[in-house]
Amino acid sequence: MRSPEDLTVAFRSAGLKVTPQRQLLFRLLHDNTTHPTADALHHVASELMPGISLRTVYQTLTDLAEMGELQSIEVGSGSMRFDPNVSDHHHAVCDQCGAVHDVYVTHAPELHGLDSFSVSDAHIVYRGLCGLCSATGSHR
Amino acid sequence: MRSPEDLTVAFRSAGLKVTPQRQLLFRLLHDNTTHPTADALHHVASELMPGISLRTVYQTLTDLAEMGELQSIEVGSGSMRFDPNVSDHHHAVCDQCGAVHDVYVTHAPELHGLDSFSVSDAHIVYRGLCGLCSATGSHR
DNA sequence: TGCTAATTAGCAATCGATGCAGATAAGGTT
DNA sequence: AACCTTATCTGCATCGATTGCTAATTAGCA
Repeated sequence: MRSPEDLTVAFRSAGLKVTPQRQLLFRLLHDNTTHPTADALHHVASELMPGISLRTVYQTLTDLAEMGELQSIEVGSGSMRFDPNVSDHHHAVCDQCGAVHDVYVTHAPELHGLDSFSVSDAHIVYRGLCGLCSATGSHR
Repeated sequence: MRSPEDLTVAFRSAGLKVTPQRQLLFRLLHDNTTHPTADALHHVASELMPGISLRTVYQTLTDLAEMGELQSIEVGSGSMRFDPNVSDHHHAVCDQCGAVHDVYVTHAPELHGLDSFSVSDAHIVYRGLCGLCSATGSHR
């Protein structure tokens, strides 16, 4: 995802308005590696801008995703998560603490056992224990 | 997933009862490669047993999944899908018709860019066009 | 400063899934 | 074959995530 400044320009030139709510969300998402849900983002945003609506958070996330600035991912936590890292990567989910990490694979795995399926995208979800959880043996 | 006959024995010896509803679902799921949702399964079951409850379908699917006879997967269609194929495999989803196919990869891809994460499972979701859709150019 | 269209907030509605309770039935026992 | 205990079934309420809708507000250009 681009910087808040770049997004401001991009939104304006797309005919979209740049509101204080959106600027806040641009900042909260920039370089954010926590893969937040809409609700998590709303909680953080609410502390900085009391009264901001969850609906607005959803709307802005949808806008950003449509512009290709965000990737929305599902890792089985029940709710959608948003990732400002739009490079070609995958995810590792800790079964204990639920943390989601970006991971990269050297070679995209080939597809076997299915003829004439043209693949446009492949996404891998790894499950296991993150370093912290396997080290401390902590529970949720 | 094992045969309806084997499941009947397994359920009884687990202290669970074998009802007509469950027997029907055993049959509908055995060798089923359509990766149905609970709702889709309920529709089919309703034609053969009018009045069967969606709640019962969910319950039986949960039981089967807990016994390891079913795998529940999420491929971004909004609802959970159930797969009686419990071998180590992955899935290819057609962006056009929504069909889900089982696929196999030769080598499990290695994980890079993240230290000290112990992987217990990896699941790949391929997206693209299935043979039928890319051949006919049909739309949903 | 004013105008107009986009946006916000708040609430209703939807959708998938689960909790709950009374009626029912499986299946071992007598 | 009748009986009893306990699991199951159905229907409905509930819940969490997300989207639809609308009146009031505001960004941003003329």
